[in-house]
Amino acid sequence: MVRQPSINAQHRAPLSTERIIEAALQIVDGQGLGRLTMRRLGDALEVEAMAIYHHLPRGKEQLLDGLVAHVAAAPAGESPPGRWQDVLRGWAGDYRGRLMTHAGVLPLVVTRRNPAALTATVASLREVMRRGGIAEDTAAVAAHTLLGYVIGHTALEVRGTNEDGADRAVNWDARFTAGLDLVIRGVR
Amino acid sequence: MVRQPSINAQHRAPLSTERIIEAALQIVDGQGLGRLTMRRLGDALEVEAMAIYHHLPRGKEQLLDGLVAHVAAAPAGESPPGRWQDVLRGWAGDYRGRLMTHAGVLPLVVTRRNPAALTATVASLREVMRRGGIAEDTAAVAAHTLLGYVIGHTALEVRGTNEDGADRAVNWDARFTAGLDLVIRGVR
DNA sequence: ACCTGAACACCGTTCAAGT
DNA sequence: ACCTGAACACCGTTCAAGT
Repeated sequence: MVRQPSINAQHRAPLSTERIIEAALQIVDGQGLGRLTMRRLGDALEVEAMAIYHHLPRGKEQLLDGLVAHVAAAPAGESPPGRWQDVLRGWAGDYRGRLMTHAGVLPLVVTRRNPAALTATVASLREVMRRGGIAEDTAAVAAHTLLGYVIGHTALEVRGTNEDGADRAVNWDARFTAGLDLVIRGVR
Repeated sequence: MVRQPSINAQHRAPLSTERIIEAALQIVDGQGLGRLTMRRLGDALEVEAMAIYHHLPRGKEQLLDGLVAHVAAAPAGESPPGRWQDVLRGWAGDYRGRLMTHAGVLPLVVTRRNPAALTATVASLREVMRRGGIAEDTAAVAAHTLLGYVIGHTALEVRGTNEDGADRAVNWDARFTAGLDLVIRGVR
């Protein structure tokens, strides 16, 4: 009689860093960051929590770093066509979308130290402007300003910060676009 | 013989919400948000952790809300003199300073839902611009843009997001001021 | 190499009890 | 009214053991 792999091994894919990060993101998106625990993550992967440590030796720290890398790394395209203003507008819209759909990860973007994702994003934004003929110093300032704006404004949006009276609702799409125009208009 | 209050009652002030928030802020500033636990907070206050629940019935949730309220509520002054541009510049510098000195609270500002502190701050910024003769709609957009920028840029600064090459250090003071000018310049 | 099971030192919070 | 002590249901992580 031929040896059979265990029941588990049959009906599930082998564990991998990618599958772990994806499952974690699903928990965060669906239930919130506070409910992401190693034990629950193990359950979702049909594995004991301790098995995760074999793929992420630095444990939960490494898991959270992985979530940030997965969500916050969105360079402004290699060389999309169009005026630099339009390229930046396109990037900002995409980036805001990512942060919104994975809103639970936002606090991590703000918490983790020096994530490579943010460094790469800033560099990418500067490059877009450099190619657009913007002076080096201006581009450096504008890159941080723009990324800061997108992250900060999205944070306000996620929190649902109302207008003062709380009586009228905010049109966040329009608000974001108008603020984005304000920032791009100020680049010089 | 006169009854003496207990040793503890003699050498410590009675517990109060203010004292609790202050002690918590000290732990966060000194050791980081991750080390703020009810038990450690109790130790710092020379009290059992459970005593805190008498003053904050909603427990740790209420404690964290209190920290955000304490750090993020900085209205742009009742009616400081000067051009609206200068008033906003002054507010932004103060606000950035608060967020930097209590950097551990930043993730909470981004996490807690609809904190009254942020709503009040936005309203205050709009009022400054309204008094400066800025149109209502423009002021509404600019208020969210400015607050978003200050929060987001400070988050980048706290994380120490480097320049792409990582070879040259960023002058964050200059960077922040230049970005602030960019935003204010775009208000119209 | 990859995963499990038991164990350790912590958490937040409840509840009854003390003063 | 204000605080304590014990207890409960969780955490992240280690470590030896299994296959």
